[in-house]
Amino acid sequence: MKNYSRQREAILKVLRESKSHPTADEVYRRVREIIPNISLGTVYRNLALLRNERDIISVSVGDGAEHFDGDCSPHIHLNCSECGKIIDLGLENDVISELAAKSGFTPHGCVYVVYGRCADCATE
Amino acid sequence: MKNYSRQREAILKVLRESKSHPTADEVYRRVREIIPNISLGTVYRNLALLRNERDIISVSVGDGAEHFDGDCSPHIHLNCSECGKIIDLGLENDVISELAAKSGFTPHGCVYVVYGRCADCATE
DNA sequence: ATAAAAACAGTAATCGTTACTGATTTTGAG
DNA sequence: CTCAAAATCAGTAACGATTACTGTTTTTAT
Repeated sequence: MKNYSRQREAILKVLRESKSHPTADEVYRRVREIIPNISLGTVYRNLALLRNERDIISVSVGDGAEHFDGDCSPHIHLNCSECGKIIDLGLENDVISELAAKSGFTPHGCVYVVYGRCADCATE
Repeated sequence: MKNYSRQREAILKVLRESKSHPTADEVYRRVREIIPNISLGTVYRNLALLRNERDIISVSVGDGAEHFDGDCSPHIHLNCSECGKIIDLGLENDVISELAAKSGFTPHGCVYVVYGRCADCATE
């Protein structure tokens, strides 16, 4: 069958333990501390695989690269247009998905991005 | 100063009149019906410019290319994992942005993507 | 223990996007 | 209206994130 490899496990571990939202290349650099000779191709392939399996999600904020996130619970991503940071914001009940479901759509994931200015950058 | 050109106006017009969510290349093809010798570079430059000015928004759904949208009102994008379609869903009051604002973040835009299966693809 | 299936490392190729160049258009002052 | 500075353009080259490919290694299941 499929679904185990030391590499895939390490990639998932890196994402689960990360509080930032690393790009594929950042994941690659971190995983190399565990498996020094892992290949960048392997990282990309497994990120795609894990996303298809819905073990991870990914966000695009328009900076060229995709950002990955090991937290699949519905939450909001605040993206500061000043410093580029991506901040997580919890979500009690997922009104957006509920709305989608009511419209005849069957949701299985979501990404909410709010662009703006973070508190740090507002005070400058 | 800045902010007028026949090309930019045509690009914005195409987006305002489009109900789909075209990629840069699709915008390019449509604008060429108005200005046949417009350059792809010009399309990209103006899309970036219009997005910075917040005249348009863009969505990424993981199919490789950015999708552009001339509708800046807060609304939901339903992305079917079967057929790839992006469907718009209106939003009465933008709870997500309100939440963001409460957390000390100053929002100036948002993109909500819900992944799932559209009604058409569900019945197959 | 072993053969098929899955996954890998390494690298080449792809393709969306950005950057650059010299020519054209737009703007605003006189 | 005229003209020079500023903005924008067309066309193309370069870039960089991602994907595809090849021969080898690991995993799985018998």
